[in-house]
Amino acid sequence: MPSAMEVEASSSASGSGSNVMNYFIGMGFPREMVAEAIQANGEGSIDLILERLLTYSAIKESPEAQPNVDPDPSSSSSEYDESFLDGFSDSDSSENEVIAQLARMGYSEKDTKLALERCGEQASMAELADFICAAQMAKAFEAPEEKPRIQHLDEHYYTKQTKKLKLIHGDDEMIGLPNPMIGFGLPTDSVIVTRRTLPEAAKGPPYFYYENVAMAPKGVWQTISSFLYEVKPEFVDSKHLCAAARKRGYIHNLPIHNRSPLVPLPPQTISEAFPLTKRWWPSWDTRTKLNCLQTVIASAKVTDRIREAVVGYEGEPPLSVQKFVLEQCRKWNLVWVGRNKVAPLEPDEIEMLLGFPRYHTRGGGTNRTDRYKSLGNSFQIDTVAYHLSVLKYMFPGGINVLSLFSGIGGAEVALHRLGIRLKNVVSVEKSEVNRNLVRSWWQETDQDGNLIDLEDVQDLREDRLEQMIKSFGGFDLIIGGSPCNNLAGNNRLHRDGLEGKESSLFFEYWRILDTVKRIMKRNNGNY
DNA sequence: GTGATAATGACGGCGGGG
DNA sequence: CCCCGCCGTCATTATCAC
Repeated sequence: MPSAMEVEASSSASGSGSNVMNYFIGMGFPREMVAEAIQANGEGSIDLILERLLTYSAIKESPEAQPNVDPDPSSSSSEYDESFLDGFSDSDSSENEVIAQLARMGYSEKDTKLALERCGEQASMAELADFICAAQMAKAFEAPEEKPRIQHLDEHYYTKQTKKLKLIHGDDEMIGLPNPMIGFGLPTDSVIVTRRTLPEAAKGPPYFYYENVAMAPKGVWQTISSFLYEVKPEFVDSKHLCAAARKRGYIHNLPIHNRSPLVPLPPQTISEAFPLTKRWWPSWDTRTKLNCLQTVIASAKVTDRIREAVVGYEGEPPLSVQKFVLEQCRKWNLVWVGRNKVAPLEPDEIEMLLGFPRYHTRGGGTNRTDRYKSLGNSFQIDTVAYHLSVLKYMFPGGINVLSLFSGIGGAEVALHRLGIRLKNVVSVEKSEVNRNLVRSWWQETDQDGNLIDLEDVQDLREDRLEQMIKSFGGFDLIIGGSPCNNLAGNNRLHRDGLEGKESSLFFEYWRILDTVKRIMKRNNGNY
């Protein structure tokens, strides 16, 4: 099943003009400029092309602006740190000037006025342009005269999808897992859910986003859902967005229309992620995706046993040997790195698969064991960012975030990679090493906001929350994944469910969320 | 003390067959 | 409808090397 974007990109890759090219020309960009941008970025990266075109347009119209805009896409895409548009903020322009300038960039007065209405008078040119582009992209995909691309559905599709599993135990409240595990839909799907009705008590402010393992013991997700205002979890396996599986449930009250993925898309297969393994990969190992990245890796004994099992065969080993090797490779996420040689992934490689900057967890007081553990407990950035992407257009000026169980800062990294400005981030994390990692990242990425890190969620009482809310003007997002170790299937000894020693901290997430909701409702937006 | 190493199953979803 | 085999799982802990 081809994705909307793949169809878009591949349907007429040759000839005088591709669909991608016609699409952008239709938006008013000069043909030569579009051709150059596509050549530089490839047809697959719609957003990158758009960014580049906007950069060109802005430079052309205001040549005095921004000598530090980097015209080299290779360096920009590898850093994914700063938006091309960050420099173009002239908030003191009058409305007419804004309309005129955006008109020169090809935007209609109507679209600009709508953007001003939604983003506010003080919004920068970059924010306005961003908003209009998002609207145009959405409109283009919705336009009926275009060949059918994204089919918009409501949540009944979702519940229907899971209903077949509901009756297994005769329990009507049973929460089933969708198959395939794609939540409300993926960036590459042509059929996605764009409408749902949230329970009244679940609606923001603030927005909240809660994460935990999908395969929790029975009843756990029902309990979590009942505390989080009866919002149904969105189950997503990250294997649909990157090269590694990660089955997780996400309960959130975010809008689900106009989501957009991080670009460039990460490697989608093992061989794309690790090209050097292709040479040694046996044809009978048919894996294309890795299993879940966990907190520990295989011992050297395991890889040696596999070497002993396959060494000495000229052609393919017997089926019984293949079965044993494949079983171990799947269990321990091993890759082929030489003749008869398999190996577990390096921490750097896991950082990449999860969407973190290289060396994000390296140094600063960590060791190898720490890195594997922290990474194994983290978000998959592309997956979470896809869900959070709707915040970009709702909060052009940035957001205040309360990040609970922050770990190595997956939430912060996801928001930053989306280009969302982080105004105030209160980050609560037990591990001092992890707090230091997030602090280092914060400084490395030249954040202009304010990072406050705390140690224990249990110390975050109402008075403290009230004080921070008064100071910041409220939280826009409360995000976090509480400890899963008492829920995870890998735990031999203490898989005790939500009441487990660590996993019961879920109730702290709920307490803090509920307290913030109450305070913000009481203050009613006045601070 | 610190960091690396290696051994330690149960549980539930899924699919195929009766 | 049930049964059964297959598959995968954000882990814990004792022990070792230094």
